[in-house]
Amino acid sequence: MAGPTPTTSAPRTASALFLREPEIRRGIELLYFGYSHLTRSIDGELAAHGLGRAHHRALYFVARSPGLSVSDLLALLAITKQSLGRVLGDLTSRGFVEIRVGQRDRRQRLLHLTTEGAALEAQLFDGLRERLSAAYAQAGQGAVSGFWAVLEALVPVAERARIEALGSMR
Amino acid sequence: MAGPTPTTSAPRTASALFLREPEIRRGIELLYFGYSHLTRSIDGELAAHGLGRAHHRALYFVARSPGLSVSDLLALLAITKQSLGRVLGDLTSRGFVEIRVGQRDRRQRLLHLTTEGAALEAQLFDGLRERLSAAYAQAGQGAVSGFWAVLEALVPVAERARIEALGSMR
DNA sequence: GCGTTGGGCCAGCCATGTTGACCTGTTTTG
DNA sequence: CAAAACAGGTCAACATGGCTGGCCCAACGC
Repeated sequence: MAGPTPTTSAPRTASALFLREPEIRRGIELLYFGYSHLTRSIDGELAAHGLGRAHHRALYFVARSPGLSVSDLLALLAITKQSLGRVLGDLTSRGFVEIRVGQRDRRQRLLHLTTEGAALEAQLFDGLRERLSAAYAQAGQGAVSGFWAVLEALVPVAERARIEALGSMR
Repeated sequence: MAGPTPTTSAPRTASALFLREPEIRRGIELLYFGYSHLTRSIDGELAAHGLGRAHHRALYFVARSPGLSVSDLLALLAITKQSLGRVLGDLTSRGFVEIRVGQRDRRQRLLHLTTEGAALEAQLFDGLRERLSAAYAQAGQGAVSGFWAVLEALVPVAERARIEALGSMR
């Protein structure tokens, strides 16, 4: 459906609606503001531990998929080895993340949260849950599936599998 | 799909549903990946003009609300005067943004796009529109209002007015 | 045994955010 | 009208979190 042609005579298959500028601008703006407010909401807690958002993203995915490898995490975060190295170094030196050598493949470093790491992640997650569940409740149940559907459609098909697999790596 | 109640017989105040961890994690992850992919999609075009994402955000809001003041823009972006100053300096020196002294209040600097600025913004907007309208089409019309509703609910009430006003400043 | 892979690390750079202080005009207000 | 409040600009210094390119080691697979 990529090309719902902005042509005039178009059959108004509703797809025409989706091309109208106001709807696009509204999406861009809400996505920006919604994302900003949610992420900003935990900056304080992070700073209290001397961490930033980059640390949280890593912490989050390690919590989500315990035992994932460094390259798994690199693919999720879409940053360079260097950048991740710094973040991961901070997290391990502060005792939040533990690195174990892979059993099948001893080149791999598998990432796990320590008890303290799990506690921190849970605390940060609580902050996000509070805000997001309030938003879900306010928007209504039907809205949530729409919210997911649009966002998922924004992710290139090639990437979606990685997201689906998140819960079930181990 | 859409996770309609995996619950068995629960009194569906629905609110209980929204508190379940999987739904929250899915929201966090899709919001992160969706936002990331959309914003990354125009990095190339921006870089071709020597600009970054910060420049785009300013350019976007000036396009959206022509004639807005520096402090209006500061409030939208939620950054400091310093940071905005640099970005705005780049945009004006490259001829994308024009600064006019306010008529009612001569302390104000009102921001407008130049012809080149408008052309650039339109080009960048096209990139975003392409992706977002494809996502809207793929998710379906009903999904879009849910997408908006959840995101809007993520924005603190005090901020919502600012967003609603976007189209109609001038 | 050799090429590939997973990972670490160095040095250096860039973009974008921050603070705090201070200055200039302009508007508002007592 | 004088003083205070406001809009905006600017300086210096610093933090975060990206990036490149290169080089290295250990382990795996053929």
